Amino acid sequence: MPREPLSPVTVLCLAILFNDERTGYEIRKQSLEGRHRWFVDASYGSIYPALARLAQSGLVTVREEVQSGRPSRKVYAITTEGRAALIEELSEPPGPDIFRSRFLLVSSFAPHLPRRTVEAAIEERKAGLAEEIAAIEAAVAESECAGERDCDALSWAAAYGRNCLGAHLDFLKTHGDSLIAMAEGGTDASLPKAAE
Amino acid sequence: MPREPLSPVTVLCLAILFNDERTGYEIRKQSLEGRHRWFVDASYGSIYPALARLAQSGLVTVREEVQSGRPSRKVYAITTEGRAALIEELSEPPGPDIFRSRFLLVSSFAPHLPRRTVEAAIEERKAGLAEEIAAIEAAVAESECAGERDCDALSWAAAYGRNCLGAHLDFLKTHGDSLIAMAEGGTDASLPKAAE
DNA sequence: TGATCCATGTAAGCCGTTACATGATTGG
DNA sequence: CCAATCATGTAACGGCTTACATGGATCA
Repeated sequence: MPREPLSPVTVLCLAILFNDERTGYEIRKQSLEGRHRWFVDASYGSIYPALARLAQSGLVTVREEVQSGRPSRKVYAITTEGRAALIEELSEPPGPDIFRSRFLLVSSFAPHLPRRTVEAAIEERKAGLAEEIAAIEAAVAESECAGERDCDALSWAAAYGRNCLGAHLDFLKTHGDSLIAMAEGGTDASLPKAAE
Repeated sequence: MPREPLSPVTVLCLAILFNDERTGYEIRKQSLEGRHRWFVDASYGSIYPALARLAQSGLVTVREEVQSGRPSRKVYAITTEGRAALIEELSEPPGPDIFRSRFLLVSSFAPHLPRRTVEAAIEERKAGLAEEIAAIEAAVAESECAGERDCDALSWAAAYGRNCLGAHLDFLKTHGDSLIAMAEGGTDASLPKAAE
């Protein structure tokens, strides 16, 4: 029988567990950094239940490690069926990537917004992009792979991310000023020192 | 008193109504095409209630047009307060753009996936990107703006989109093959004609 | 001493989608 | 004649976030 489709968070858990065993806490952390940021960023409220469901359906196993002092941790490990389920799931057509940009909405309203607002939005965006690119570099530097092929694939995905984020950043660096010029307040370069 | 933050769909409605009056049906359509695709794509189930709430809070007005044959349409128009609320909302820091890519997850698992799957994913992605870029061109060509500034801002946002999507597409065109080479099945260019 | 890290989990709620219900008109 | 377009809306459901509950250890 064909497996029913897995929820995004479930897929994330299996993907992270594919190479190493992890606790829910660790999965959450890893979902924010490195290569998994591009998928979903999940919170505890979705990860823990997902892990419990996975364990019940036999796609992962649990081992409870009692620790002195610290709360005991539940270490999850993927099973053969889990690996199969993930591969099966990833073999489905991935569907379109999703890009949601409030910044782009703001930018198209630049003529109706104060200059300061537009400037701030662009600066924030530039800073965010630079940070994300740095995070990719860092993730690549410290990533450990199971095999050479895996490592290559990881590098590929990282290069993809770097490339595309770089394009965003370049555009802002090159054309940011022209958007600011469209903002309320006009083309003039000097700020009229408006009171707050 | 400070206005409570508006939900994304609400912002979308106000943004679309900013220049023209529209029905819920038309708003839905416009949310899919042109410049609003980058924000949210909302379904009737969220648009109609949002519009009703907006009307109740006085940010838009409704006018019911009874039509012969067709069901009567409710035409919404933004009010001065609505405009102010939108501007106020857009003046808040926009927060980070969101990029969610299942494709990137698939790509990082390329060594564990059949060659065909990886090829198909890349082709699908390329086709999707080309389509989106074409949609931007089309939207720019037929867009009507209230003023010159508005038109410039719209063009700016379109150029941003074109630029970034173009970067994705270029990367796939240039490096797609190297990912395929990492897939299960090896580096060899000829397919061994495996049975389905 | 107070924040942060480790570590798990639940409950309520939000925001949105999908599917349903209805129905005339126009175009292929 | 069938599909798509126009046109509005509701109800159920889903999936994820936020906030809550708990608590020792470590670091500044």
